This record gives sequence, C-alpha cells and structure tokens, in this order.
Amino acid sequence: MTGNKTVPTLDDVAKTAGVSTATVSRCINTPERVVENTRNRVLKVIDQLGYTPNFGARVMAAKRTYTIGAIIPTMENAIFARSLQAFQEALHQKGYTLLVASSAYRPDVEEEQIRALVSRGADGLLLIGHDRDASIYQYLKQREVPALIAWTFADDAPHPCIGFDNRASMRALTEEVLKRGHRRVGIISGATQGNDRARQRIEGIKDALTSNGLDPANLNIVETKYEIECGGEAFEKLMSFKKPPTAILCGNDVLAVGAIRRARELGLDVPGDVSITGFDDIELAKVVFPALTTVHVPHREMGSKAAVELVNMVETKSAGSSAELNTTIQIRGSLGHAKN
Amino acid sequence: MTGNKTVPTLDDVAKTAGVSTATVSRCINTPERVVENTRNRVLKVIDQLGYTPNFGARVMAAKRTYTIGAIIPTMENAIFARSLQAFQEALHQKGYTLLVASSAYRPDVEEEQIRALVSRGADGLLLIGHDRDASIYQYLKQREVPALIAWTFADDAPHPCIGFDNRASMRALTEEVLKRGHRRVGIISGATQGNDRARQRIEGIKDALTSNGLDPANLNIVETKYEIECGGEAFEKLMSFKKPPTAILCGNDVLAVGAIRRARELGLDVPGDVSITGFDDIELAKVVFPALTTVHVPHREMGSKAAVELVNMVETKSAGSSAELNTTIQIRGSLGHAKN
DNA sequence: CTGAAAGCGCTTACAG
DNA sequence: CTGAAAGCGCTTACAG
Repeated sequence: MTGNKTVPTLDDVAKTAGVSTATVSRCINTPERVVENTRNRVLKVIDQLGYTPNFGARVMAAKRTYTIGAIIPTMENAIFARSLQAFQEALHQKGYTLLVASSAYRPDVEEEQIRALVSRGADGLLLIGHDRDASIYQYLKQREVPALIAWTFADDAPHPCIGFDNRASMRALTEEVLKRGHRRVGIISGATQGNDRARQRIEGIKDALTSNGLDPANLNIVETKYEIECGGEAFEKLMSFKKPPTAILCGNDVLAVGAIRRARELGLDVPGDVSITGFDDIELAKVVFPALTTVHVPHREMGSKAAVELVNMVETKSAGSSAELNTTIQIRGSLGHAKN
Repeated sequence: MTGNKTVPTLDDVAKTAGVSTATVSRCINTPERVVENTRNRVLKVIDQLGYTPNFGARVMAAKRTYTIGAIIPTMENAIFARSLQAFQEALHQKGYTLLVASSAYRPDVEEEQIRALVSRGADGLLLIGHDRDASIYQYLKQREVPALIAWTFADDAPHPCIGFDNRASMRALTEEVLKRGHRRVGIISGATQGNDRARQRIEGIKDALTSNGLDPANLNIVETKYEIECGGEAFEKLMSFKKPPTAILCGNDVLAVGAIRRARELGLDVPGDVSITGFDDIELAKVVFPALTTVHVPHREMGSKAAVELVNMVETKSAGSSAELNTTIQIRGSLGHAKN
C-alpha cells in the first residue's frame, strides 16, 4: 500500500522487464529499432505499471518540449478562437500541446509573453501579424525558437506567414461598397500602431477609393480599441459630422457590431440610413441584425495549416514556408445602396 | 562570434560571478537568503549574460512546472473565452503559464487531454463540471495533480469547485418566464450525458414548473449539440408540434441565438409568437435581435478566482476550498408575455 | 539489436 | 551566508 502511489520511472520499467533503460527509451521513441520480441515485453510492462515518461526529464535530455506557444491579441471575443481551436487540434494530432497567452493588443505585454513562453520551453511560436520590435525577432533567433506569423501575408516577410492579404481583401470589400453608390465613406479602425493588419486594411480602402477616382484624403478615420462598445462610440462620432458618411467600413466585426447596435439605439436604419461592414466573419456577423457584410476569413484552415507548418519547422529545423489563403466577400443585409 | 549564440547556463553565471551554482540558484529563487552584496553582483551577471533558467532542468530538479492546464469543452464560441482569459491573466500574474486543450464536449477526448496535460507536467488542472469517470479522478490522485472544477457548484462535491448553482439559476429564470403567463414551455438542451450542468439546468426548470403547479412531465425537451445551427433545428422541431410552446428555454446562449435566428427565418416574431431565453450571457446575447433574456454568469470573476485558488492548492498542497458565485437574471427583449 | 554510461541544467539538503 | 555534491529521469552517441 505504500510504494503504490509512487509514479513509476523508466528505471522501474527497465528492471521489471529485465532490459536496460536505453531499450525502454527506444521502445517509446524509436520502436523500429527494437526487435519485436523485446519490444512487446517492454510495452506490456509499461502498460502494467502505467508508466508515462517524466516530462521534465524528457525535455532536458531531448532538448525538446513538444509544446508550441501561441500569443494572440485576445481570447475575449471569437476573432481568434476558431483559428486557435483548429490550431490546437492539429497540434494535438501531431503530439504537441498548446501553450497560450494573450497580449490584449499591447506590444509590451506581447513581448513579455513571448519571453515567458520561450523560457517555458516552447519549441515554436505562433504570432499574429508581423509588426513588432526587431529586438524580439533577434531574441527568438538567439534562442533558436522558430516563429510563424498568422493572420497576414506578405511575400517579402522575414518570417514565414500563413495568412491572407489584408489590404487586397479590404479593397475588394470597399469596391462592393463603392459599387452601390457610396461616396462619403467613414472608417472605424482598431489602433494602427504596432498592428500591420489594421494599417493594411485602411490602405486597402484607400486603394479602392483612388482607383474609383475618389480622394482618400477626405476619409474620416476613427481609431479605437477592438471592443463592441468602442465601435458604438466611434460610430456616433462619425455620424455626428455635418456630412456624415453613408457607409462605414469597420476594421473588424466586433467594431461593426458595436456600430450596428449603436445605430439602432440612435434610431438610425441600417442600411437605409447608413451601411456598415466588418472584417473576419465571426459568428457575431451572422447573428447581428441586419446581418453583417464582411470579409470572410478561413479561420480553421489558417489555424490547422499554421500548426502543420510550425511543427514542420520545429522538426526539420527549416526556415519554413509561407502560404497565402483566400478570403471572400460576404454580402449581407448591412450593406445597401447609398440613398441620396 | 561563435560562443555568442550559445544560451548561457547557471554554470556560466556562477563562473563569471565567482560564486557557486547554488548561490546563483538562490539569487533567483530565494533572494532573501543571499546577502545583498553577492546578490547584486550575481544579478548583474545574469542580466549581462541574458540568462534565463532552462525550463526542463528546473522542472526536473524542482518537480514543478509552473504550468497549469485547462481543458474546456470548446474554444469555438465565446462561452468559455472570457473566463479563460481572466484565468490566464491571473495565472500569469502569479508566474504560471496556461496550457490549454479542448474536448469538444466529448468525455473520451477530455480524458485523453487530461492525460496529455498531466504527463506534460501540469502542476494543476482546471476542469469544467464534475461529471466524469471515477477512473480519471483516481488517476489525478495517483499523480498527485490537484484539480479544480469550474462552472458548477455543489457543497458535497469531492473536488473543490468555483462556480454557481446551475439548477437554482435556471429555476430563477424559469420563474420569470412563468410569471409572464407561459404554460407551454419547451427546452432545447445540450447533451445531458456526461454534462451535469446541462442536467442541472433542466432540473431547475422542472423545479419552477412544479412549484407553480405545472407538471414537468409535459415538458418537451430536445437535446442537441451546443451549436447555433443545432439550436435552430431544435427550435423548428419544437415549433412543429400541434401545440407548440409559447416559451422556449435554451441550455445556453448559443442554442438560444440559433433559435432566434431560425424564428426570423420562419417568419415567427420573438417574443410575439414565442419567447426564447438563454444561459451564460455571452456577447452574442446582447447583439442578437431581439436581445436575449438570459442568466448572467460572472465569467471573469470565476476565471480569476479559479486561478488564485488553483495556484494556492498547488503551492500549499492543500485540498482547496470551493466558492459559490452569484448569477443574475438578465431580462431583455426575447422574453414577453404569453399571448394565448 | 542492446547495454553501460555520460550528460542535460537545474535545486536542495547537508555541512561548515 | 555560501559551497560541494548528489540527484532529478530521461536520451543518445559509442561500443559491442
């Protein structure tokens, strides 16, 4: 009744199976290098004793943790959730576990989290967007921790990325808006500082305006935090202008949903009085009324591809390769024709 | 230019500071046991060399990983997100990192994940609900991994839990529904098997019916997966009865939102034709139209309290104590009077 | 195919 | 207050 509660070690297995610890280790890690006979015997003992390798020891000896870290801007809303779920599932399938932290969209917090996960032994890191201090990339390089960037794509990125073209996507959405006669366009953007995705999306809007003969200089842009309430406030601000926009493009669905809600509170009809669009196509987009016109992002695909590629980078110690995913424009009730 | 890329070890620090590794270790872990003078010298060297303790070695020597695992049913929607975010933040503040996995509401997957996180060295585990195989609790006990249950509360639970009374909460909500004249009530529940929360919520509804002189036996219950689409299908099924319910109580907001959406598609007015309620009060609840009457759960409070208590259990090796949190009923547009 | 043994980088009684 | 040294439980060249 006493030795009963002790967790069995490799040594225990080796002794009761009558082999060396090396052999037991091989049975677990490279079974093909052990003859079937011994292997079966060892595996039976492992099963009998309920042996599981000690994580710390394994990490130290193998210099690998089979752990991947992900730092996302937020877990609060669904923006990154679906992707992260797919990422975790794919990781699990490859025998890796996910370590998560969130940065609250703050560069300083993100840096702290990166260091925390690395020192905790993450074999690789998933990061969102590539806009961050050079010193961080240097640190990652020094520690030899491969990093993969998601949620954005750029040919010339110094790090591999699995994502989509934020600028082109937003441009395509804006074209749809302009096609419906809108000429006074407002923007509600998340903070652009340290957020290349937010900036790219704004650039995309400007691209579309320019190619339609409009002057991007007249654009009204309100920057705010990615929160529903903030979207509402920004909306109110834009609508308080003497010549309010007839269409408001939001940096993501969360902001757009806040805008729609505030519109209702103010007695404004969407899209009758003002059209509103989002970006991401999270669950909220389909649930809000009117349903949100937005850019559909392949969340799950991005998550699982990122997992596969990152594990590949870790295991082959290769630089990794990028992949561009497609987005599609989802036209729903919140976008209508400019009345005028 | 060569030794440059090597990650410094404790030994390196000890040598260049002219002390033993024990002293360096103390400077990091129990600084008060080192005189200020030596300590300062050592800390300076640590800083200079950019030393960070090797995780694996530390884990093995200290038999602690400073890592807490959490297994939640899903990350896809926002149900657990806010709580998990608060949990992670509180953990981070205490110097712990969060390991996450999701079970997709499947007991077998959950068990696999529990074993994965434990063998990965989680110092403690956060689990949702207490309904699971006894062998799992036995395993946890054998491995001496403390577990804390969230999202539910029971005085007599064998494990400490930080949560709320699902049954009483749902009963209180149901009272509000009955108060508005509803007599034919339908239920859309998540799968009850292996989910004590789902069962408790149904019991709560029955409690309210009984105490109002209604027979719970007449209740129409549809069980389905916790997904928006499924909520819609279950709704349609309930409304296809010859005597459809005038109020439908859903096991959570996700199901309720699906029901509301389907109602609109079917041309039914909510709450004019049928009232719909949810549970959890996630963001969706306020965004859907009409806004959802639901049970408000203190997500963030639950997450952070769970973190504090779990860390406490890990560090003091105590059994841990439970805490019951309060829920409140949020009356919003989706609940109206029975027309009859 | 298998074993003996070094080594991974820390922490922690035990002395002094 | 500080140091010498054992030990944590694995993996992996190196032999044979």
